[in-house]
Parts: sequence; structure tokens; C-alpha cells
Amino acid sequence: MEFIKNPNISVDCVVFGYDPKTKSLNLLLIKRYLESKDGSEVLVDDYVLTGYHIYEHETLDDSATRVLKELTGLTNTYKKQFKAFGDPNRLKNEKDMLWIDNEAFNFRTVTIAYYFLVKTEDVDVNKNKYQAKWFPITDLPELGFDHEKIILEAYEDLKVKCLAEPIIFELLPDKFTINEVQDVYQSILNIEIDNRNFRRKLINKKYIIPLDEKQVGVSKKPAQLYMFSKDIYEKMYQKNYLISM
Amino acid sequence: MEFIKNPNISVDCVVFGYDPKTKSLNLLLIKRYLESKDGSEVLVDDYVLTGYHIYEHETLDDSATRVLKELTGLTNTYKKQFKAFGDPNRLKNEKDMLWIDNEAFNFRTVTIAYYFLVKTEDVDVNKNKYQAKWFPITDLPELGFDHEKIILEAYEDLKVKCLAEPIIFELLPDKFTINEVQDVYQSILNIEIDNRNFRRKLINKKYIIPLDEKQVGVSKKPAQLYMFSKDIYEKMYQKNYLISM
DNA sequence: CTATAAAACGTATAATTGACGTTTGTTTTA
DNA sequence: TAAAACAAACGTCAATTATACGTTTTATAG
Repeated sequence: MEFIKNPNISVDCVVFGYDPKTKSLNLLLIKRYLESKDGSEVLVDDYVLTGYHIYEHETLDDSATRVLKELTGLTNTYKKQFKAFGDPNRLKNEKDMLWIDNEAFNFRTVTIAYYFLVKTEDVDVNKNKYQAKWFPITDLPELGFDHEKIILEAYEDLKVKCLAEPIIFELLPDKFTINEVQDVYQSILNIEIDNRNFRRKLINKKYIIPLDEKQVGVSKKPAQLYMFSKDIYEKMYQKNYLISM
Repeated sequence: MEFIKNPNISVDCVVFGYDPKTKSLNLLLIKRYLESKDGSEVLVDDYVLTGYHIYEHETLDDSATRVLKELTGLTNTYKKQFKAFGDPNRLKNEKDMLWIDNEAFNFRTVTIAYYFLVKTEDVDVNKNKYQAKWFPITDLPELGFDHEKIILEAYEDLKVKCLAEPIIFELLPDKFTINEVQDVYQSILNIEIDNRNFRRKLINKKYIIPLDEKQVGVSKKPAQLYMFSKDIYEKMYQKNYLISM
């Protein structure tokens, strides 16, 4: 048996955003753009994650950060490397074979997959060279390669992670209402939460700071605005492993 | 800028075991064996994780499973891919430069790291071609490459994971006592647990089955033996995401 | 048959959760 | 300008779970 030769290494970025208007967890995807068999570039009728090869002197993390910046302009976002995908057949589904020159299939392609949590409002989807678009996680378009699998694994990881750590605030504006936070949890976890209990629990957290501000431009009683203090969270909750099982 | 050329892809395996006698979480490491500058093989005076290149038609998971089997003979163990390491300088520390031909440094080496939980009793450390040895996680030897970093990240992941899922039983014999389970938690998390509360909590789990057996060969009141039912666990606890934060 | 020590059981209290009713405050509309 | 509408915000109680201990049981060693 032989070792894999000339493998390709890339990063792929699953970008999560939250849209308060539709109350949906969204994914930023781009139109697929491939080299066809005759050497010209073709736009394939499906969507993919943004990803790219890694530069010679670049760390994996830096590479992912760069790809995200090119796509969104953002630099200081929540980022997590969640899994590497490298099955020998991961790019060999029938549909993809039509587009890519078979030569490419002689080389293993391993991708280190990251997910990002961004504030949708911070992203101008038209400010990049891609045809980027937000899609609700509940209504994804046709996806290229094995990117649906990658997305679903990122989503599973996010579900677990957002219950363990207050990363949910990465998806919201700096100032938010309690109900907005509840909506995000409900959208991500696909569950119903009792508002009164949720409210009490969240307000009691030391790291949730009430501001001297209320919502403006709403046609009902305006809600109190809060902010999340990462500082306080990190000082108070520094890893104490307590049994719960 | 150039993309990385001819990268090396491998898997590395962090093997955790638990020793009931010393009540310590252990790691299975091997003596390092390298090609020196003149082409001969040298035994370096430090330890490393077992790892290996990936074969041409092998998935990442299969590759890790193969490496573990070569090392321990075991095939049905708990396995988790927890992180990829691929910094451009990850193999370039001074000590390693002495041993490896500099040529090797022209190529990026990305490793997909897995950790395994095994039952120490099932492993015969001398049944492989390596000089494998168990080390307490609290007293690791000098480690080659960036393997200390890899181990520490695996350990962090294990701590979180063992609180979220009952993977701890992967480290224990099929038949165990309540106190043994407590000892494992204490060793992994480095905490003290109240035995009376822990006992009550664990016994109340539906997936902890009391057996018609007691400890033998102990010079005190022999403890009741229990088993873990993965079946029952999986049937009862299928992912329901409940808010706790 | 008694001392020993771990195993196993028990109890009282505090904290958290879950389910649900009520009040408050702002905007709209009648 | 008062009332209706409605989300925001607060409150209550029972059930569950966590925490902190004290007590009893039981097999073995001497």
C-alpha cells in the first residue's frame, strides 16, 4: 500500500448568522465556480462553503481567518475549528465528476473545517467577489461536494456548544433584548422556551448587564436593552468542572 | 504567495487509559525513533504519540483505527477526532532540528489528532514493535515535536466530554463498583466528589445496572458490581437540547 | 467475637427548575 | 382622551435536584 501523494489541504468556513426579522439561523454560502474540462471557468448551479488552500507560511487558524475576511470583511469573530474531512471519496460524487477534470481526483483533498458566528448586520454580502447569499439553515439550497455533511456537523457542534458556553451573543448586536436572546436559542435548537423562566434565568446571570436604554421604533412597550460582558463571564466562570453527568 | 506544496498528512493518537491501582489517568506513549542525518535510525531520548501517514485509499478514521490496532491490538474502542494541527512551525523546535534532516522541514506536516479511551487491562504494551509505556497524565515524560500541546488539548476535550456523556465507562472494566467510577472522575477532573451524593446519583441512572455479583479478593466488605448499558443510555437520552446555559 | 474500614443508606436544607397567573407600560384606535 | 391591544416584566408555588453531612451495615482480619 502507498501513502497518499500530493494531498491538497484547505480550510472550509461555515459562517453562521442570525436574522432577527425572520428569526432564523442563517448560513452564508457562495455560488460555485469551477474549472471545466476545457479549462474555462463555469458557474455551477449550486452553492458551496467558502474555502481555500493554505498558504505556505500560514497557520490553519490564520488561513480560516483570511478566508472569512475575504468573504465578509470581518476579523474579530467567534471561530472554531470543529473537524477535518478527508475521506478519499469526499469529492467523488457523480454530479461533481461532471465538472471537475478527473485528474483532480487522483489527489486526496483534506479540508480543515471551521465555523464562525457573525453578526449579520456587520456583513455586506455584495462587498466581495463571490456571489454570497444567506440561507436559512432550515432551507438550504443544493450544495456541492460534501458541504452539506460539513454544514450538518458544524450545526450539531454549535447546538452542543451554545448550551455549554454563552457564544450565542456573537450572533446578536451588542445591545439586545432578553426576548431576542430567547429567539436565537429557539432558532438554533429548534425548541420552545418558556419566556418567563428564560427571562429570570438570563437576568440573574452576572454577565448580562442592563443598559440605560430601551428599544426605539417599536409599536408596543419598548423592551429593556442588555449587553453581554465577556470580561465578567471569563472572570467568574473559569473552568470549574462540576459533576452533573 | 504560494500554497503549501507536498504536504504530509498523518494521524496522531492520544491513548487514554485508567489504572485503578494508582487511581491515575494514563497515556500510552512510545519511544521516539527517527532517521538521523546520516540515514540510520536513532532512538531519541523522549516520547511521542503514535501516529502514522495515511494510506491512499484510507479514510481518516480508518487510519486512526489502524494505528491504534497496531499499538494495542484493540479495535472496538471509543475514538474521537478532536483537532487538526498544522502550524508551519509545529515540528521546528530546536531539539527536533538536531535529529531530523532539514529537508523534512520544507514540507508542511498536518496531523489529524484523535483520542481513544481504552481499558488498560486489555492492552499488552509489549505486544507491539514499539517501546510503549503508560505514563500518568500528571507526570508526563519529555515529549517530542508538539505532542505535549496535542495531549493537553485532548485532555481538555476529554474533561468536557466526560461531563456531557457517559464515556467514562470506556476506561473501566465491564464490571465495576460505584467507587471505581468516582475515582475515575476524580482522576480525570482533578476534583473531590462526595461519595454519598455521587453514589445516589449514579445508582439512580437507568443505564447503571446492578449485577448479581460482588467484588472478590478484597479484605473489606466487598462492593456491589455494576455494568453500564449503552443500549439503555442511547434509547433514553437521545439528544434533547434543554436550556441550562 | 471484636475491631476495622469501606460500603451502603438516610436526612435535612438550600438552590434550581418548570409550569403558569398577574401586572405594567407604551402605542394604537375609537 | 379614554379604552383596547399587546408585548414586556414581575410573581407564585410545587417539584426536582443539589449539597452537606450523620448513621448503619457487612465482610474480613486478628
